[in-house]
Amino acid sequence: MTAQRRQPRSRPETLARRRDILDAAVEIFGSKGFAGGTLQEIADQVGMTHAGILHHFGSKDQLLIEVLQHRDETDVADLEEQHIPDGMPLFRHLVRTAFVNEHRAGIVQAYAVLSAESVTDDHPGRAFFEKRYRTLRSEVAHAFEVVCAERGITAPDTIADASTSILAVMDGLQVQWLLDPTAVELARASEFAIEAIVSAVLSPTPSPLADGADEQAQPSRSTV
Amino acid sequence: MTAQRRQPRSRPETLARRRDILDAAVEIFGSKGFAGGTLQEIADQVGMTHAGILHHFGSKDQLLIEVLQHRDETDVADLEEQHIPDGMPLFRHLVRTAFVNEHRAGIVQAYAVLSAESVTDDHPGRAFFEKRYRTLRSEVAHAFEVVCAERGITAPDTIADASTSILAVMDGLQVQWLLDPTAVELARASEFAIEAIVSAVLSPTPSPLADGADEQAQPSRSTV
DNA sequence: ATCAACTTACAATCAAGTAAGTAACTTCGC
DNA sequence: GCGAAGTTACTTACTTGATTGTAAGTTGAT
Repeated sequence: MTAQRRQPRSRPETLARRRDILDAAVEIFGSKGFAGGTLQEIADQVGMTHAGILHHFGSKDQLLIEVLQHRDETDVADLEEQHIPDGMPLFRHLVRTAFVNEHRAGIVQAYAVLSAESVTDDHPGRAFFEKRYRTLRSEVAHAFEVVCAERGITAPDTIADASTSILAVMDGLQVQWLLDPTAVELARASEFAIEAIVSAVLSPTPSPLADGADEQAQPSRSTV
Repeated sequence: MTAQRRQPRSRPETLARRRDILDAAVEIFGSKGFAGGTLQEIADQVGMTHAGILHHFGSKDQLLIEVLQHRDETDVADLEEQHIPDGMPLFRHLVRTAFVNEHRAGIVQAYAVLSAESVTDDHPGRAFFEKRYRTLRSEVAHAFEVVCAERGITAPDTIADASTSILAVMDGLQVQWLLDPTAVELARASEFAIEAIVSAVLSPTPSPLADGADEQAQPSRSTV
């Protein structure tokens, strides 16, 4: 463990170099995964040796952590400018994000690959993604609370399920889209699903699955 | 031209051994990913050397392919017994699958990790997952067509989006659930989301996002 | 005796990380 | 403002260890 007290990262060239490395790492980890990508490949892309990368980041694990933090910071800075929208605008923001993402396959792939990989044993990105989803879920849940309050609706379980589900569809659609972009309309499907889920929270309908035993009789049913 | 050379795969012990290896491989690839898991680890779990595994499967890539095929076959055999349900029962079947999955974290993790990893360059599982999603999407779409036909609804785009979305939520929920099982109610959320999407197809409502002028009018300098 | 199912032994890479050196740039005493 | 001293940003070279795959030999069953 290296002593962390250093003078603040001063040189602007150095910071630029670090950013180059982080960008290259996003690309490599995105296209090969964390376990599959190598420091050599990242180094090649920025024109240095793999030891040079370790000079800047100390280890491959640390590099991944900083990649994730960096991307998160720049995304938040770019898209949300200081404050996150809330209530209905938050949902519109998510839909807009899906449209933007349709033109950013590289970053989408990095998140898709790394988030799923992070559930593996001792993955260095795990803590990041756990926290990320926790934060996102509560932001979406808060938006739901706002719009529900406006309409006098109270349904904590529904809000919790709807919040996770919205994030889940967006992620799941990305994977299918990456596998076959011609078969999946990422943005349109995201919009459809988000609207469906928001509608289900705001104007709950009787479960379409609950009624009439069709040809297949089933033992017991669980209703909401 | 059926090359039925003498006992292609006959010995029962050998088949059992191959199954053991496949089971061990699911566990290792599920917990470490394909790139991160090693033949050595799989070999240890079945009590042989890594060369023994290569004797049976030829290469690591081939092992993965057979793992995926094998799991798919046994899943289909177990759960669907000869014929896939259709129409509304298909959606009920998907919800039931989510409930079952809540008790099969190992297999859920294997699919979640490997499907996302398969979008990486030259991944040996890519063809499998492309085909799998294509098949699943068209099965779900067909179920939608059946229930829509019963009700005189026609909406091809909506059906396409809804079909991908249903598979997407299920997958996305699994990732979040694997990351934090205490924060996500996998089965309940899956049921909620599937019902929401089915409802949206059967009784489309005006988009809750479309109208403007909520309390939070956002500044017009929005970046698109 | 033959063949399948292994094992041991080895080949060939390849990866992450370390150590030590070097050139350029900063800092600072004066 | 200038040279020494230190620091930074690397490189080269190496260590350590792992990993897939191959080849050849061994054993037990048919």
